[in-house]
Amino acid sequence: MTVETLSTRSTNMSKRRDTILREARTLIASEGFEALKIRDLAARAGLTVPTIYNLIGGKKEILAIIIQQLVEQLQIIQDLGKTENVEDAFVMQINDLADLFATDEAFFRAAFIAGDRSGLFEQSSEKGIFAHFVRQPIEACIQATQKGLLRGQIPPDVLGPQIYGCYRLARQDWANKYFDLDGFRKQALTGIFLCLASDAVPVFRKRLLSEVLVLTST
Amino acid sequence: MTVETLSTRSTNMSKRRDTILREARTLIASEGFEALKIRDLAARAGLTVPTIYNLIGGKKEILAIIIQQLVEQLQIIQDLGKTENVEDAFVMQINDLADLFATDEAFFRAAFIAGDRSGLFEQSSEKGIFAHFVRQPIEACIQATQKGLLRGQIPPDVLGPQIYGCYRLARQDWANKYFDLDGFRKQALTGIFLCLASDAVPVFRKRLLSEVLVLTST
DNA sequence: TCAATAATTTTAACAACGTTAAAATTTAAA
DNA sequence: TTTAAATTTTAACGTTGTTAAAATTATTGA
Repeated sequence: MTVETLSTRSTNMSKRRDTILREARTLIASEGFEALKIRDLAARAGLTVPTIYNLIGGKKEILAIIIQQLVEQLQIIQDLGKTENVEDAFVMQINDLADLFATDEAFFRAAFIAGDRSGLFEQSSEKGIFAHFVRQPIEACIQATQKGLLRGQIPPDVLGPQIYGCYRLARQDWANKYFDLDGFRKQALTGIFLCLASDAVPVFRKRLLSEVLVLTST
Repeated sequence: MTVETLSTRSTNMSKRRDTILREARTLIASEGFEALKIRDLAARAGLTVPTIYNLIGGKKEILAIIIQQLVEQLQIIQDLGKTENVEDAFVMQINDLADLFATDEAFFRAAFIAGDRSGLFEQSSEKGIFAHFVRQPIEACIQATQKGLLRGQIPPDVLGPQIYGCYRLARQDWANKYFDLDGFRKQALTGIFLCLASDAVPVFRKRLLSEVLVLTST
């Protein structure tokens, strides 16, 4: 009665692969990064340990795939919202990230820690994840200068990474459970706005500072 | 013939305790944080495994002591140099830290990662390490405002943690091997100067920006 | 349709890890 | 010097990641 007639061996394998990865995510989310034990994972997925090694690989490989999926989700958000207003662009970006993290907070926490721990976010390579994501704040600075919001006295490739750093620090502090997702939002945006203020023309700076005061007063 | 006549039991124990901690530091420094294996440690210290458990405790206890020693070293630096010039105070502070880290780079890297990993630097408690160290940049902001360097439009308890965050991010990126100690210096100071620039009076801001350009051009 | 072959899963085990009970040893006190 | 206390060691337990080899399954050819 089951509709398994067209389940060839390879489709079964890929189904199982998905099951393994899904259960791995659940396990990491529920009990943290260290709780990913291959035997537990096998039991949850209804398989034996060597099957996991055959279908995916060891712990390193499983983590690599999960982190890769994380990066893909981040890239979707990055290419999402573009607004003419500079502050709004950053606010939307941070809010989108917070919303994504909220869908499975424990998992994203663990995944970011694992990513940092495995040196995935290194900054030296030109084609790395860091190099990819730092491009956007640099672009935003260039555009803000063209629009007369920034004075342009600080090179975009100095200010951009600094802004990206504000986001990264807030994300890490959140991942380390130093504060919650709302704290992440406020911390990231406060940092970004202060960075922008350092090179903002007076009227833009005034707007930024009032937003900072709103963020930090509540 | 050995001069062990006055070596009572307790002095022997504390000698051994020191040996264990010293070897633990060496082990962590030479092969990283994960390489601290109790059996290796016992072999290097010329002891057996349960002796370590008796004298100090398990892995958790050993790490706790090592991290506590780290914090003490940091506190010594913090209470070191006080200058009237605000930038110089920060520059000296960061340089002192870089010099300290340079004495045993691998060890300090590992210790900071271990500290973050064990939630030692949490930000909620009033008496925690974070609360202690964030006080200094807040004080510096207050003094800079009194001296007419900062406009005071951004509250010190907003700007101060932001400055401390610049140092923390640079430290973490260095600990994660994203750049070397000179990169740490430049990254930390660039961030701190930009933070200050967001609230600086024009003449001070000009000075800060020129220093940022020097830092980022080389 | 059914044997042969290739791929997959499982049984069973290995080595390394942190940890600890209990025996053996050493030191201090009477 | 004998006795009691503290310390060290022997030996083991339970978990971990990982893997070789056996058993099973699915696909392919006649």
